[in-house]
Amino acid sequence: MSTSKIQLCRQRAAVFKALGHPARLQIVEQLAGGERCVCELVDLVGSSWSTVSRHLAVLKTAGVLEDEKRGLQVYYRLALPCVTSFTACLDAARKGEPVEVRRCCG
Amino acid sequence: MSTSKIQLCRQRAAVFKALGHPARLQIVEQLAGGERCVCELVDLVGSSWSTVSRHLAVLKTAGVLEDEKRGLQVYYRLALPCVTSFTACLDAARKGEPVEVRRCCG
DNA sequence: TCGCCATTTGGCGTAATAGTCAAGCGAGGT
DNA sequence: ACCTCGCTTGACTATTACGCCAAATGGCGA
Repeated sequence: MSTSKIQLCRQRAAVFKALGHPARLQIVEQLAGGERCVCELVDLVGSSWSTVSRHLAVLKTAGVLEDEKRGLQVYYRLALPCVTSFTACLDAARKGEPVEVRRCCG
Repeated sequence: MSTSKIQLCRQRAAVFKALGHPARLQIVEQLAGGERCVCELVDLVGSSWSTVSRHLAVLKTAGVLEDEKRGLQVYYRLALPCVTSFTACLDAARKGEPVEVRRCCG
């Protein structure tokens, strides 16, 4: 009952926490356009390999991304496409558009 | 160009980071049903007054909540209703529903 | 088998966050 | 003027997150 509600919030919070970092959002945005291997993402983010790899691990364990090893490279793709429309909604809200206009979610 | 992109991700990340805490998600969920004063939220979350107040401040500075002082009490309300539908989308995804079925966002 | 390539992981220093206690502060009532 | 109520804020400690370097892993070709 109340414990399961907290449990639910914990699971949801894990996703938000994973997304709560600029570099990780950059990665997600990039993957919205299709899967990429780690090397491409390293160029994009501009951090070291280990840092990017850690960011990817965070997103993966939160369930935001899925990975697949093909040959030498590991490819990541977006497992939660709705993140993209949610960020679009946030951008619209920041620009001051009223709620009725930005029917981005639900 | 690239700097503004990072800037944009930073602003978005601030919202996600604010939402990345179980107690704060509980608060948001409660406020989805309408505005509440702090005392009600303290009962709901089960933490101390100062803790709840800090959580509310985090959500407010991120733009997730708005507050209004009326008489002795401060009332908080949800400024980003799309958070609710996004969490619904996350729940659906966790239950394993395919993307096509859960048309929750966008 | 050896070495290279793409990626992950351990360890570490530093920075940010969470939570608590106690003090502060504004609005109203007496 | 004083007190109380509802809430916020300062100061502090403990925990957690970041980012890097260096070392390890695992797949593949020579």
